[in-house]
Amino acid sequence: MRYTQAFIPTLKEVPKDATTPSHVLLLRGGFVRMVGAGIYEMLPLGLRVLHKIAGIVREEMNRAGAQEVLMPALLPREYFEETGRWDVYGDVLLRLKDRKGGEYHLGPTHEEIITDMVRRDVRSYRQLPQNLYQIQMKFRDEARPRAGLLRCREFMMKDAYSFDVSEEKAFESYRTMRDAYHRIFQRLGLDYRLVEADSGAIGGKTSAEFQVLAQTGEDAIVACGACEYAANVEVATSVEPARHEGAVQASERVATPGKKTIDEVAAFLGVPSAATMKALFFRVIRDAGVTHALVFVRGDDEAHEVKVQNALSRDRGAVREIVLGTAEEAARYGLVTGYIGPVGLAAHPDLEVLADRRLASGAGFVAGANEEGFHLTNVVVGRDAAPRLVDVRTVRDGDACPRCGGRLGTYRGIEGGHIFVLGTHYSAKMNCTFLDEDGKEKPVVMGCYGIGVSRLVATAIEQSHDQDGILWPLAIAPYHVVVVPAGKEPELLETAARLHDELERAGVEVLLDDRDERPGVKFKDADLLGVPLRVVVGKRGLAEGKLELKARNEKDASMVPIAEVASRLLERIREAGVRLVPMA
RNA sequence: CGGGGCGUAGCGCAGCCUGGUAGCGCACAUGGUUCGGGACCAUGGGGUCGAAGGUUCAAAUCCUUUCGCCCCGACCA
Repeated sequence: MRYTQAFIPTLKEVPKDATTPSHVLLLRGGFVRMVGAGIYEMLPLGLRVLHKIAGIVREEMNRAGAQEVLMPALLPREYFEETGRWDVYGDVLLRLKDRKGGEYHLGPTHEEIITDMVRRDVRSYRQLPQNLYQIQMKFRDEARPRAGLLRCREFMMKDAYSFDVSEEKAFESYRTMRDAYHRIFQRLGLDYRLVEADSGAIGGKTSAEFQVLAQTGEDAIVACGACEYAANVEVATSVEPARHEGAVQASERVATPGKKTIDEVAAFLGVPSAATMKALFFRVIRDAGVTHALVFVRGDDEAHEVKVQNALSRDRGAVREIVLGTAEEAARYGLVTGYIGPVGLAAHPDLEVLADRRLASGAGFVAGANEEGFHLTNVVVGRDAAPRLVDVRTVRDGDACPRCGGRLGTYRGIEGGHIFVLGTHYSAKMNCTFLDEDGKEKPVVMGCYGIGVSRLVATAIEQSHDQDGILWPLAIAPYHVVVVPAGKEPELLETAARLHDELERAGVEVLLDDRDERPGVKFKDADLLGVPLRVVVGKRGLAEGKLELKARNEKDASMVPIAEVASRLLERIREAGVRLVPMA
């Protein structure tokens, strides 16, 4: 491709609305343009990258035995109505009406539609398993789209769905997909981690996320330095940490006038904050109604809200939402904020009382006395109080790995893929059944597997960029090579053009910067666009019969005899796992 | 949805407080000089000042309403 014929509108200045690195660079490099909040159009360069990613995803899905389909994005209300998601989804669902008043929405995900597809034609266990996927635009009216392609209202997603005869078989499908995802993320050239994840509202049992490591990631993940353990901080756990070894003495009531916070109480009593107990009072909203819960964690720990919500969901039904309760609400249970403790709460059976399991291993903690101005010392969980023990603390850097005892580290990540075992959540509601070998009717066991294809375009940049621009992994770069004649002399242009043609014939995607610009401008643009390999045709080198070869991610260039340039480039491209298709 | 900020030429901005009919840099066009890390000189084209209504002799500027965008938070299969 000749630069003078390409539509690559680069920008020198940073568009005001962009703050995230990938957003800035996608706009500056002329990859995308914004059409509305969370709505983007792909320019030629952006689409090339998007197609590359989608192509790798498609190849690996096909290789894993999945079959591509294409479902509509425009969907009649009835399908989501069947599973209750027409209501559950709320404002995130983009709804519209047709001329006759019929209600529709744009698909945010397609469990219902695919389940309908399968239930129409699958009757027997002989027709299973099936794994169907599509690559398509999804629509979600996000409360707050942001950061360019990282969180859009319209975005490209690969969504796959597996259908099996049993849970055991469903896990086989899940593992097949997990392996395919590993190959995909490796081929994309991304640094990622497979992490255990919260299933969220989709209603699954087992799930894992493919988190691409990036400073700017929205997700916090925990990973072991010694073994394969990695988890989203929402579900991450650690081995029982070091305990507070105080003397096991009787609990005593001590006056702590005006001392309410952990720091104040610990300082006042001369104990470390790890020897105290922190109380969190929540309002708990379930479908059945609103209740309250007390959650205790060690003074130096933080409770994780998702873990608390999950812990509360185990006993009295799924929790829709938790929020911190007010002092007035707490007073209804005789609780005085600042002095809340686990002792003597039996009078309020409707108040759920949980304690992080870490509190069970200490010999005695300072806790509120449930009385204004007083705390209790040496409170021993199990002796003085009997809260339900749960794991709700947020794992921290340096904690011990639950699998191997190794040191856990914390990282930021961007969710690039998410895989679930769904079970019969959708199939049961939608009557998607089959007859098994005994002639018994059973619901199909499902799994679902998503990859945010357009998000990965931005994710790759978040992970790999510098001051000057993007550093694309070769497998997804818009072009493999850029050839830059550094000057106007006809022989420079001719040599560059010959190399360009030769590479193109070999199947290399190559951009020839034939613009009438100074070399500096071309170098700046090449760096901005992030083309992985650059060949400069310069006067000095040409005089010696050499061209300058430089990788975007390397500092130094090397001078290569003209005759060897093409083969050197081909070699590097093949090394990156890219298959080239020479022109016939 | 709560908090904050911003809409003036393709991009980045000034002008607004104190009303007088729009300006700077980049980009673009033409000519010339330059030519290995975003050159310079000269000339030129380009704007319903987000929209609507109001006040006024006169509105980018003051008032009201409204739309849009960004950031933080809530939310996020």
